[in-house]
Amino acid sequence: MRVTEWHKLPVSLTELCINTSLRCGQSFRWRKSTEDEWSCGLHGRILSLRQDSEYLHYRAIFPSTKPPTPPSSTATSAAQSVEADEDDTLAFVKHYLNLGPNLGQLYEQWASTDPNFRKRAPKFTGVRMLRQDPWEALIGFICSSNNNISRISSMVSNLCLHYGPLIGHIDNVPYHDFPTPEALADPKVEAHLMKLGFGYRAKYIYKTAVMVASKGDGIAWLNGLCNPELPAFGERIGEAGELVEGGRDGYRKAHEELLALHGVGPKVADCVCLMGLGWSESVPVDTHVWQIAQRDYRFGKGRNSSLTAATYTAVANHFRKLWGKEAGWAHSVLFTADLKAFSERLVEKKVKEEENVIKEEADEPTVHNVHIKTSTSRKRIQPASGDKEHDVIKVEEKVVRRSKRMRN
DNA sequence: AGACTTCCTGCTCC
DNA sequence: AGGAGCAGGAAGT
Repeated sequence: MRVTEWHKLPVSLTELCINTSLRCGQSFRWRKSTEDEWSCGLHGRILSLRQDSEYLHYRAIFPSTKPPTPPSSTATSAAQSVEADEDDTLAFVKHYLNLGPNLGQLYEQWASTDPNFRKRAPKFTGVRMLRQDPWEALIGFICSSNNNISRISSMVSNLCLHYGPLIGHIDNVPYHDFPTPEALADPKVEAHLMKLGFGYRAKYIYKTAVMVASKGDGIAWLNGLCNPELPAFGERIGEAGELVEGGRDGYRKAHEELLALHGVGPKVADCVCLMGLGWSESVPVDTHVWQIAQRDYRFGKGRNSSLTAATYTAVANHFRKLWGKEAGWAHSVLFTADLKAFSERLVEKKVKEEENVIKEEADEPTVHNVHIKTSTSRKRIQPASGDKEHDVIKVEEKVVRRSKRMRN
């Protein structure tokens, strides 16, 4: 193995908080390699990240067989090859962490148009959408149906262990790259994944791998669905057009195409669009987001009493209208704020607020608005107070038709 | 179009 | 103790 030195980038915690962004349910493979270090096998190397208040620190570990130094090479060319790898890792880190958008500015924008965002976001700054490999995102979110983050993580880890190329080890823990579509398109895969506890998702993964692998040149088809302004790593930049209510044309097309894959419905397609394909207006509406929409945005009444395909589109369009082009990013902040794994931040907040109440008791009666989940049940969340029938948000958009499913 | 059922597994709850 | 009930859905009816 070849271990590079640590490098650093100036990044504030409000622009990127890896401790939140790497475990808020958008990626499933990062693990803590030491107390304050996150590592993941990506793009032929083990990438490790650390962060302090001023810098993001990164390091790559390459397999010893990766850069095959030609026997005829001179010392100069060997140095150049190391140099090229370093540059590649920096470029990859910037690409993967999606460091372009000014997150602090976006938070201000979302807070200015949405009181609920303003209320909930302060404890969850630095939640940045990663730009993951589209293929990995696709398979990861196929695994996510009827599932939870920790089990999804172990399933994806198993996929890499059995079908992904080994890159190297840290403290005897193996790190693999994500398997290719071809590796998962083997007819033995379905039964094997079944045995590994993937359940009904085993068939989805196998069939989707066959379909993607049969599209021709590897994953070019999938990468071709990327937002041209944020293309796959190493590809050329184009233009994506203006945001309209249902999202830009490229987003709608990508979403529709993804629906043709087995195991991919509207929610999974939106996750891939947002987290793999760079379509920032994509708003995946899962059961949690649906709960948030009912609790804080007056959904769940009248025609929108249940999460149907029409309601799904209505919720997503509402958030696009409210938050703008990066609606999916804002959605992810509120989603993270509702995750049970981060609920201790809300408890701390409540304790602080109670302390403040005691301190300022004489000043003014204080209304407690902070909603704390004390049970694991999310089914009986109270609707926002003051709901009126005429405030109910109605379905305004035609439901996007599901494209015909390819069968073999 | 919307409501309902089934699908795998692992966990919590009672 | 052991069976509902549920968890960051999709597909079929």
